[in-house]
Amino acid sequence: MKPTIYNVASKAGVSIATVSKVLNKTGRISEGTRRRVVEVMEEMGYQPSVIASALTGKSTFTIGMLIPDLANPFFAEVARSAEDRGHELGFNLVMCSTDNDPAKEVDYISLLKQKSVDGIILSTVTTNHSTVKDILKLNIPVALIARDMPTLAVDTVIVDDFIGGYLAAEHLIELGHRRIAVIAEDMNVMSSSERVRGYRSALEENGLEYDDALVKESDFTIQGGKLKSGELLDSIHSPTAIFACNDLLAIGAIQAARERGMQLPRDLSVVGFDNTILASIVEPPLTTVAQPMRDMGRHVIDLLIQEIRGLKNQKQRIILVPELVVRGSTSKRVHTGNQ
Amino acid sequence: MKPTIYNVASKAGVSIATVSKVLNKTGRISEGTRRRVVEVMEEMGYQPSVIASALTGKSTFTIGMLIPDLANPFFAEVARSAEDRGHELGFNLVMCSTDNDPAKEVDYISLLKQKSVDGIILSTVTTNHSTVKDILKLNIPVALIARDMPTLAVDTVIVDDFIGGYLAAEHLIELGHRRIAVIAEDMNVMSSSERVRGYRSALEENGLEYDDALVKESDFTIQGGKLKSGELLDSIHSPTAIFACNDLLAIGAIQAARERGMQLPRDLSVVGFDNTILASIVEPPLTTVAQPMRDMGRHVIDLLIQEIRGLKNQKQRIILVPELVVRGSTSKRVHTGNQ
DNA sequence: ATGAAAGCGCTAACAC
DNA sequence: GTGTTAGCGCTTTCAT
Repeated sequence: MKPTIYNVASKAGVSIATVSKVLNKTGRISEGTRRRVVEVMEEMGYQPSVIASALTGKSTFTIGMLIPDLANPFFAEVARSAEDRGHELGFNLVMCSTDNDPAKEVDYISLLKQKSVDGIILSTVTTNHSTVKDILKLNIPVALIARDMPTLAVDTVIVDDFIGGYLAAEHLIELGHRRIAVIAEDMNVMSSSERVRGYRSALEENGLEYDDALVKESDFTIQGGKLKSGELLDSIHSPTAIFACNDLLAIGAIQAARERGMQLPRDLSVVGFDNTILASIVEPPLTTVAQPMRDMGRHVIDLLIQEIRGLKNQKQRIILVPELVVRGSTSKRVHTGNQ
Repeated sequence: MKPTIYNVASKAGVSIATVSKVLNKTGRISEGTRRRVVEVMEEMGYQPSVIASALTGKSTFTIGMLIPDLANPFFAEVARSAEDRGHELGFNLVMCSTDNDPAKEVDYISLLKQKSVDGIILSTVTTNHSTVKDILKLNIPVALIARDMPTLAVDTVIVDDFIGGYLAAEHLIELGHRRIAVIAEDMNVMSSSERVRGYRSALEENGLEYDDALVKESDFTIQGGKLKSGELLDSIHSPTAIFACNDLLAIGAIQAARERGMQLPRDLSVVGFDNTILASIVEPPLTTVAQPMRDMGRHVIDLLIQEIRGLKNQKQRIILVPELVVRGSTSKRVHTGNQ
């Protein structure tokens, strides 16, 4: 049987209150008894029960993390980093993949509540903010990662998606491209629409016309990217460059081009977003807008834990700046004379 | 304030015992009161506290999962699948990335114990089995994933690594290769040594000599694979094919070959292991030995939860059969006449 | 069919 | 400095 505080107390010849005090370093206990109690604890291999402690109103030292998909390289990386930072600070993470399904989100949150997690990290796409509001209403600490809800007072860590989109488009424009398509994820999600807005802004600043026909929406899979890119490439005025709103979509674009016998980057330039491990591995290596995934994971945890500890009155929004990583999937536009 | 069982009880005009009974569907309660209690629970948005329930000896419905690295595509995929299956059965997963560091393992396990997780899934490389033994001694359910300890009575889900290595080598031999190198992970780990053993067995069955100089050990990173492959390719009798013990290493091999101006698969055939998403994305697409990651994740959870529920007296070892997926990184050996 | 009460392991007044 | 004790929210005999 696992030893309890009672076992330790009786073996050390003190009361459980004393043991509790040495455990939490609260109250005053003489150095002598402290040492003896510690000794006994080690002897017995005593480990306090977080469960029991939590029941008296203390922390559970666990955080719930809701992300679309743990197997997605971007989120896996962010999660790993968050896990590391949490561990440093004594917190464990419960991972919940929602597939962007509101029902799953609600379900997971309900479970996490029942388990009295100390806080929740959220990367949700719900258009209505009810999920987040519900959590806030319950007064449980939340932090958003990679997803913005500017109208809500909630800790947030994101990348400046507008700038990201801008950088991508600007890079392509500088390379001489004029027909630049974009494959977006769900445009109802801010991070996605912001990227497109940045793209559009770069276009306009450079005197290029924004063309709706060049903007496609897709789910966030390679397949989706391939499909939509295919449509673009098969259209009358096919683009000479594609800005895909994440690396997966960009890889889909590359595959679609390949299937059509195109040479990259000669016949088509492709820019991705995220800079996941995939970007460095595809052929050609993907030019992409890098999100600092490790930093992001670290920051959310720090924000959330500050919140949990009540060290903060003010909500904070950390907006990181993305960086363009130029690799081999983009190059100067080749003038074919057909436009 | 979150409603408790007391609030529900008083509002429904019954005792907490009654509420508890409708909650757990135990004992006998009249349909009338049952309905009324349920009604009140919904009205108040009551959710039982898992913490409190756990303190009375019931489950916490959470499982700890120790893997080397959550950001590694193989483990991310397995974890995702395990998470899904766990969720179906009402369990949450706490993810712990150990980096194969025994100290971290011990640390995480200690934390998980304090939190009274219902069981632990382990993918450890510790040579001495003390970690596992410790857990078993504490009588907490464990299951091994992707790592074998045949001498221990513990639930396990693995792929037949021997066959995997055999398939890889056999494929290359059939393509006419005779100098086939192998890049292994830590040979102290069974999964790794088994793959090499399978490779060796295929060699010998086909009358090829096993050459120690063609076997390199590496950490499990792209960099490592690249480095070791480089050494092989730069050696006097450089191989015409490389079997890398995981996709990351294989990608390193591809990169090393590229750097040396080699054409794949013409100048070098490469076989990987795992069939992660990376394998389908590199260029050329990687021929690889596929591990059924989704099935594996699902199976460990099922094994572990059966164990948790005490539905099983007998430990079980599920050994899945890997499959060779042939893609573009392997081809017939080109006879250059130099051997 | 329902309730009273003990107890799970711990924390936090409060008393001595 | 140290101990007593009342909870925390729930489960579970055991009466009734």
